[in-house]
Amino acid sequence: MQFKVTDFSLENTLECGQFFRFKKEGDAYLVQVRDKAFYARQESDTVFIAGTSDKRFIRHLFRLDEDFTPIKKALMKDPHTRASYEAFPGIRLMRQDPWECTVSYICSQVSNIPKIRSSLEQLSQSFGTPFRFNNQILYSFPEPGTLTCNKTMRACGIGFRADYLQALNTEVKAGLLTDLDTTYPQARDRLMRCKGIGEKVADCILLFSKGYDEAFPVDVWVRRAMHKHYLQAPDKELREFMVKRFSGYAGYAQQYLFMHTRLTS
DNA sequence: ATCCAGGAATTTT
DNA sequence: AAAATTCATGGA
Repeated sequence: MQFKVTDFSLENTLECGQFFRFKKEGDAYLVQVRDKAFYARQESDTVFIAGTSDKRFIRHLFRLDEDFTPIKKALMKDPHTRASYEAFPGIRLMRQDPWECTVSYICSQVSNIPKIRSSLEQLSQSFGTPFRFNNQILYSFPEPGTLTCNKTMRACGIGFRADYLQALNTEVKAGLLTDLDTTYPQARDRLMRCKGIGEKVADCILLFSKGYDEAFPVDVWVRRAMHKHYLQAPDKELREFMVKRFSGYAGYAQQYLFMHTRLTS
């Protein structure tokens, strides 16, 4: 299965920090989402997918059905996002699985990307289901309702975040994830009623799994970049500033700035 | 030991 | 409501 792509970099899209469950194997990436796994490889403007024949799933995951032209245009108008684009072209926001994304970003707080990836892999090994894929054993992502044993979770290295994942069980049972199909402000408030989900994690979940492109997660890297290049102000003002400047595409601007500052400073 | 990482909760102004 | 302080954990 293959896709013709333009302004799309598989490498930069996977490696830009939005998504965690992948690993490079030779010239290809092994990608895992919930109980699915597939290989992805890019040669110039073609992306080759192996291990699944679900074309709709791939198109949905990488948002290949959407027109990137206006977004790129907006990014190129601003000197700083333009520089980020030129350093790391073709980053596309993904449409992750909301459950997996929520767990991932709860685990992300006050951590770092290698550690987050390790934690998620350990959670999968402890609470997921093993399956064979291309002659190796992989583990599906833990299903909702399975992350209950605090002790076992802490053994995965997630520390105090285990309490938040426990609390998440009841929230999801109460319909948290379907409650997000509304407006950005309402979905954000709903998420922030959960223990352990603040403004930043809520914005990550909404941006990376629900397609709210106006979400602008402010972490330490983005804050640094904003203070240096745009304005020194509280996080709330940083978000408002970027939403005005990028009119609905603030989330894309955020991802380019994040990748650029994290990897070049 | 000290510092930092894709912060949140709590307390104080 | 906004700002300052506390809390929290593993790795470098």
